[in-house]
Amino acid sequence: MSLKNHIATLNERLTPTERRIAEAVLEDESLLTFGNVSTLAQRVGTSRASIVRFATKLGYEGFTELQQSVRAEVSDKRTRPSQRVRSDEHLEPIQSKIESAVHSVFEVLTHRRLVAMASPLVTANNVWVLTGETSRSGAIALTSGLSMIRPNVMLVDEHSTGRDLCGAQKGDALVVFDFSRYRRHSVDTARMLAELGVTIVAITDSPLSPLSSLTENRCELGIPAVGPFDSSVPAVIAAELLVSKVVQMLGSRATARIDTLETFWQSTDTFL
Amino acid sequence: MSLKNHIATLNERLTPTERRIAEAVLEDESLLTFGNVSTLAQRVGTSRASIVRFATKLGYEGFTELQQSVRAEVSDKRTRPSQRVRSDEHLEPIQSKIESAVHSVFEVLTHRRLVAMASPLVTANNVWVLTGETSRSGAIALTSGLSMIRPNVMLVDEHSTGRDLCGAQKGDALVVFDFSRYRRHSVDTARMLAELGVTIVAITDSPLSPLSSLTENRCELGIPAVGPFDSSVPAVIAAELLVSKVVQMLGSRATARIDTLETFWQSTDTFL
DNA sequence: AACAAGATGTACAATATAGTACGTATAATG
DNA sequence: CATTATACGTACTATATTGTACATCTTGTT
Repeated sequence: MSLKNHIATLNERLTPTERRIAEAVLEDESLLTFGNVSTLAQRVGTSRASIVRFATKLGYEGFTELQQSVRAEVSDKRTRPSQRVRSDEHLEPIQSKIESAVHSVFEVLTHRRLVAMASPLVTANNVWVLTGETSRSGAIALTSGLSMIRPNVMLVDEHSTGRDLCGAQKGDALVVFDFSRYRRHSVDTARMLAELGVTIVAITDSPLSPLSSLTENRCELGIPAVGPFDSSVPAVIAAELLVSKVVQMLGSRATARIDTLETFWQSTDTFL
Repeated sequence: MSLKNHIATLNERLTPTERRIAEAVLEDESLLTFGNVSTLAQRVGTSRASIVRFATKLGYEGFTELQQSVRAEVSDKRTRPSQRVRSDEHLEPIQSKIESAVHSVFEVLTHRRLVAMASPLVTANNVWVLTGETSRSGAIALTSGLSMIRPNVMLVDEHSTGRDLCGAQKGDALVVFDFSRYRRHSVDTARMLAELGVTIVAITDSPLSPLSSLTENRCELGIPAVGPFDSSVPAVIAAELLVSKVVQMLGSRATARIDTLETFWQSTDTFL
């Protein structure tokens, strides 16, 4: 039975101070979840003993039990939408895993964060995109999108990193994708470029990723498993959101380039 | 500064147990918000002292201050969702478009259809993957996934189609991605291979697509727009589902190949 | 192999917190 | 007006929790 129900049941049998306590906790449940007897008493303007009596009157053993009950309630609410997927990972069907991962991408990529990650891609002279084999889809989506709205976007291949990157310098930006089992090569390369003064933008899956210590301009995505492999869907969505934010920030410069590209397609008769 | 940032900043300077602590609290933040030193220590399987040291290493006075900081963070999230939505105005329509597109992919790709599309990829001698520039992410996801579970998977580049495809013959399969503005080149190539007796698998966006007439083994996905461009998310999901179905159908042949690949990675020390 | 530095656990001290007993005030009732 | 019951606060006790000092173990280095 929930807290609200307990309070509703007693209702008129509550004493004046108990009623004030009830009002306070209903208005701000963090008084119960995070607070303690003392803080709640102070907030309501009563003694600690009254708080304890309130808890017992609701049917709990004491304040502690009341607190645990409320915490359990809110934990339930918080973990249901996205995170609960992690706990019974293997039983969960692919569909809901992907759908909740998609949802959580949008929770992670707030406007603020997206701007932080997109800004370097607007101002950089060159944009380098680095990825391992397994997260290539996201990198392709980003490279492909960015190329259509600004010049000097280069996808760096693992086997030709040296040749590709030897021109990188301060004023450039590097977007690096890397997940879960972090590629030695990607991490080392990113670290080296960071030392050269290249701005790093990292798309990874955890603050514990070795990439996370390199830059503030990063995001951590939840990556679901599809069969034996990790899904690249979150990375692709992140890439597309990033592109759309860069378009927005570039404004007419981006649209002009798109128009040019369009003319090119027209004249080469690319489409049916 | 948020907890994640603190952890990211330290990152490699964390000791093994501290890393385990970090993983635990990142996975379930209620360990911090509701828990105490003892419960967290028990959960991680370490001593209480290590928890306290972890807190101080992150820059807090002690565990208590760390806990208060995290509590403040989540209170912020809980009380401010309305404000956040407002600043994300630009993202909201994109979010719902993508989410409903994702949902519809699963409606389109029923078990039956997935099997129809996967079967040729199980039996084919060679699998060719063909795509235009704009839908490349899906093709990459498919190629990358398929390569790990079966031999002879080749991504065909537009500029080297002739060279790449000259070995194609009856008994092979071609997966072709093409959306909305259909690429003359992709369509022509697919048509030619179909005449050679290659089985076509088409991932497209409409029954009216010129590819649809070539094969029964196809699906039509709803493609949302993200900014000025079409999203590749549905294509990537389709690719991943296809791969997971092929894995299932190949059975031990797929897993054996994955194991081999794993050994290779181990011995080349690819990952950290 | 010896040593030093760091990491980790144990034990203890200090503090914070909850619960309870008791006393006082207030309101209701005969 | 006296008495009783209820409400409430204060003070105390028991417990829980944190933080720290110290000992042990591990790891890397000369």
